[in-house]
Amino acid sequence: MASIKDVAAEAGVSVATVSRVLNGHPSVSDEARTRVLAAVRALGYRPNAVARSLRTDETRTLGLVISDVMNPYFTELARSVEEEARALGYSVIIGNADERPELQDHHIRTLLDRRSDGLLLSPTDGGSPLMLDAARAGTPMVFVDRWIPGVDVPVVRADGRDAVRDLVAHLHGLGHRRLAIITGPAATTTGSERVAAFGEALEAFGIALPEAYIGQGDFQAESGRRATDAFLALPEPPEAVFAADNLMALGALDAIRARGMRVPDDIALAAFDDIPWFVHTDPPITAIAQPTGELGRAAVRALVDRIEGRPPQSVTLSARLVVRRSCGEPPDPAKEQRVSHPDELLRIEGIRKEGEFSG
Amino acid sequence: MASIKDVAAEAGVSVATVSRVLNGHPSVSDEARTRVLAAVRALGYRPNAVARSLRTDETRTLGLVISDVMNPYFTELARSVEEEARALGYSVIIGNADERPELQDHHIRTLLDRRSDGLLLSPTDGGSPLMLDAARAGTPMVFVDRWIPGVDVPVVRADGRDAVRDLVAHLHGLGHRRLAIITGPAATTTGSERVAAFGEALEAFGIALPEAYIGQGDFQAESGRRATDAFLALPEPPEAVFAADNLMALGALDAIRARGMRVPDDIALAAFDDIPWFVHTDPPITAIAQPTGELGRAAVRALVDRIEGRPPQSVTLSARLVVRRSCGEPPDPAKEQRVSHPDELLRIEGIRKEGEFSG
DNA sequence: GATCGTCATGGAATCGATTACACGCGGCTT
DNA sequence: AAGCCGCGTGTAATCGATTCCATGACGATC
Repeated sequence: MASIKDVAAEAGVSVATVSRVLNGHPSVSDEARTRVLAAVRALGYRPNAVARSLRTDETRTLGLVISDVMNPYFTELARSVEEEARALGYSVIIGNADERPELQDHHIRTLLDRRSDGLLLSPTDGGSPLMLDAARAGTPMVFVDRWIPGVDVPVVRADGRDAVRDLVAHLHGLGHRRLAIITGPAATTTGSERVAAFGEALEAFGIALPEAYIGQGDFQAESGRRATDAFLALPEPPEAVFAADNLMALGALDAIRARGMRVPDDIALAAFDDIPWFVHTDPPITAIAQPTGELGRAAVRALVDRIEGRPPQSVTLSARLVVRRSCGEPPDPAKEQRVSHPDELLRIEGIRKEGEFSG
Repeated sequence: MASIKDVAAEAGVSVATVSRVLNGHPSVSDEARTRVLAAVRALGYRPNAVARSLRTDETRTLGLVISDVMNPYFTELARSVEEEARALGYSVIIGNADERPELQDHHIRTLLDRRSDGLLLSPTDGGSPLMLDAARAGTPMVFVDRWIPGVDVPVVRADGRDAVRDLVAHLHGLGHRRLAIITGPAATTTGSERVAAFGEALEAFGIALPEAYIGQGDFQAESGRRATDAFLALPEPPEAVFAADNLMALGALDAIRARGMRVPDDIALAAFDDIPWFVHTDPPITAIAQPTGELGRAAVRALVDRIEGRPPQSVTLSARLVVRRSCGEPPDPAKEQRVSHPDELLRIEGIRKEGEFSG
């Protein structure tokens, strides 16, 4: 590959001049500029980003470590992150932690070694020493979706509290009283928050949430299946199951089918995280939709703010209930919702940013 | 961040010795080695991968440019690619081309600039000059899933010819005679091959494939919808629709539903690319499953072979028909298939590598 | 005891860029 | 006319690693 020296030789100038032309430095004569550009074209020269990074100490690369790429929610998040990053002149390296802390650490380590300018994390656990050290050492970092309490890192996430309350109201309105939840790992905020919100909502309706109705899952389909099996084996099984993510909902659907039962006739089902497929499942699944695309974009903006020396902002958007048929009694067909792009919800719901209310 | 100089100072040796210790060079005294390792630990030193790459001219990074991350087929491909790459000591940078040639070029360019050691491509089109130049210039490269004829680059893909024949036999057996296909862009091999295979299979059954039964799609859900709408508006609409990828099948399902028709009673539906969700749609969709994970792994192995100076091998695996209910007459329930991990198919079907037969 | 080989080590070049500094030149001010 | 400023340019230092080469110590060999 041609280097800047080759270009300089071809154009009959010094490497400094070539560099100045390439970086738009004003102090270059038109004469030199044209000669350099001609040489660049002639040699098909492209600057070596590795060398540039070494010198400037910036790679214009963002690291994104997500819990599970196969989960459509995170796929969409990754997609929007990449789009926004590209718009701001950054590339994204995606690490798939597969819900495994040691894999998460592996990715954080390589991203750090490769000198990513910043990290976008959705922690699978309570935070490894590696991650906490990096945060303390001043590595630009933003948590997205999940976060770790007590760490001074901006958080971009959706608040599902209201939507969960809406869901419980919906279930209650359909006559369901025995409501169960399949939760994620307690070490993740999304795991614990969703049960908490569910519990509070139930309480508001004077419904108890017995231990037996809390199934421990790990955000993977298989755990949804197991938890649902356990529910159905109970002397008094629940009338409705709320899965804290979409994959566990799929597993739950499997388990219900395996017993020859039908949704929603025999049992109601709802999920956190809406995805395009939920429109086409049998039956279409009622879900809580996050403004995924906007979350990804906001996270990138916060991280880039931090990297480029501007004060980064934590952002909380709100999630929203999308009623379909999996909890019973089809709603008025005119009101039935198709949400291929959950972002459309923003136009309906509006965006709430932290600090706009109380500060 | 501590650099190798700091470590050298802390350990009281030269940077050369530190480097030797870190790279396992034999000619280092135990005394020096322990001192260096102690210093490394004390300072929390991590080698700067950027500097190392500049010097050694290798980044241990692979670029993967895929057509559409939101397509579960490619998501799974990306996942298996990352896994195998990690096992071989490489990181993967994923670029999402979104079926747009100019985006594809953007990603190829940044990957080249960042000096990725090799590229894994699934071209959205017939091949841009940039891509062809890079191939000619000797950039290690492997095509996966889709490829470009006439370019000297190894190809890792699945052959769906037999499976398509099986599908046509299945449809024919169910009494369907008017069969239509929604194809991908003709510029992609997967676009044109699938129609070709379909056409040949029909011919074998003495069935014609009129122009009106070939819907032009672009591998996105929306195009599946449009093509299906056109089919249904025909004076004599098809009895079965075969979508050349999973997203277009979803679109087709939408279009059929929108007309108040039912699958499979009013029209049969099948898709290329099997995904876990197809088990849960209404009805479960008959599909042609590719050994996606194995494709990803084989592609990485071929690319790394090429990078490390071993002769790379083109690989062709075979796809396989998975019958569900979307074409009519439910098959014997005992035979109904659940394919969450299409890789399992390998155990059934076996793997065929090019060259094992004729060479 | 001179010579040689082996081993551990350090000095310095190198990868390809950016950029501080110095220099020469021309024009303007006083 | 001297001095100053600003512009365009080149030389060289620098980023953090790897690695070639030289050196000195030591042991073995003759």
